[in-house]
Amino acid sequence: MISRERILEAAGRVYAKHGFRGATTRLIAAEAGVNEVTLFRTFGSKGALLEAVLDANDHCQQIRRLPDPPVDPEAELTSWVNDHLQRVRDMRPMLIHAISELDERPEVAEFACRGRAEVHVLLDDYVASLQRLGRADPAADTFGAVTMLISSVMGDAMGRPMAPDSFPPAEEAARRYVRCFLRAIGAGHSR
Amino acid sequence: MISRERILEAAGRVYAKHGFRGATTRLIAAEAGVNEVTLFRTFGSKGALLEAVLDANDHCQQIRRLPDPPVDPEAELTSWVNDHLQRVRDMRPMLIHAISELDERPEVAEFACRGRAEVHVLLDDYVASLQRLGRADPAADTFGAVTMLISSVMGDAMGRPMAPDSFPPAEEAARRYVRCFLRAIGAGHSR
DNA sequence: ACGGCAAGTAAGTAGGTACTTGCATACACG
DNA sequence: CGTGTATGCAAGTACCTACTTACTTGCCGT
Repeated sequence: MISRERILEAAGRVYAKHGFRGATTRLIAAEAGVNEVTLFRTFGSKGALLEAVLDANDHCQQIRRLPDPPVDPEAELTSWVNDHLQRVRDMRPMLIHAISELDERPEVAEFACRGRAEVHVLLDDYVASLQRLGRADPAADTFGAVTMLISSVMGDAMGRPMAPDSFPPAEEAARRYVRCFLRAIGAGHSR
Repeated sequence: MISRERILEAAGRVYAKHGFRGATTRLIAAEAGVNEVTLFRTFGSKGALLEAVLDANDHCQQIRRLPDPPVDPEAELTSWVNDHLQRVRDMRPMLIHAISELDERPEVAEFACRGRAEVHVLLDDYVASLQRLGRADPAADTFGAVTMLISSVMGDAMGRPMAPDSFPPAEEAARRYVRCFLRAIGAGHSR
């Protein structure tokens, strides 16, 4: 039953390119090099196939953790942000379509939303550790700053392809976001 | 020729809800309370109608300027960010669909991209003024910080409806983003 | 050699899509 | 009155869509 995998992969590619409405069963079958009937025999319907695709692309994304306790915040955060940036860039096309179809296909909501909350608590914990160690301003708006950092990563991954001039060069982006972030939480001078 | 306006408005609503593929000419005509044929007689084709819709919704958005010279950065920026936030929230559905359809309908690119660049130079100029007045750290990464602030506004407007817990309360959001921003550019202590 | 099972092939169903055509209606202006 | 001009209505075209049915092929283990 090798067809199942081929169809899943092909459907993922086609869906990422054209969205649900544009991802016709013909296109998917052709992309998979498989007969259209096989697609229906294996997944039952186009909707079920899409759910399987999102499931497959959801489970395989495990978010990296941050060191506890923090040692070198700038380096650790920069590396982590770079990682996350890459992950979001990879999911970008699928994410965009999932979001734009949220009203009509609510079952994609989990795929579209879940990541953000997890990432948020991860960063919140890290900053709390910094504060506990006296290495970040305890009065800073850490929640706001974390929100901004995450939005910056999302915005970069989503927006750079369409407006590259509005972002720092790709290889500097993570470091610069992190530095601004650290200044915002009063941890700008790492020692 | 009142039909033209009614069709344009209806098409805008339907497109914002369902995207290009989902915005069938039937739906639009029904929403406008107009015969489907009238739609084709007035705009020629569905594609031309969409272009007209984006044009109409593009021209009518004039971006507010920031005071020059700056007097009270936190207040001025907060008010401006609130404004911009509201504007992006209003365009959110249309924007999301435009972005997700960029590959298939490149003619929407301008609608999707133009705003960001303009906003960027606006904020850059404002921060440059602050630096010239000695009220912001001249060594700060202003470009990075501005990018982050804009991404935060976009991220808030786009993401809050799907993940409200990942953002500060709506009425505080602008102020908190601005405060983090000012700290990042070394202008945290406004006097 | 034979049964079972995944897969291909061909054809069809029922409905939706953008878009067209031909004709009837109504209102505005001279 | 007559004459455009905008609109509605009914029908039709050509094509695409998800999905089904019935039959065939090829391979795999026993």
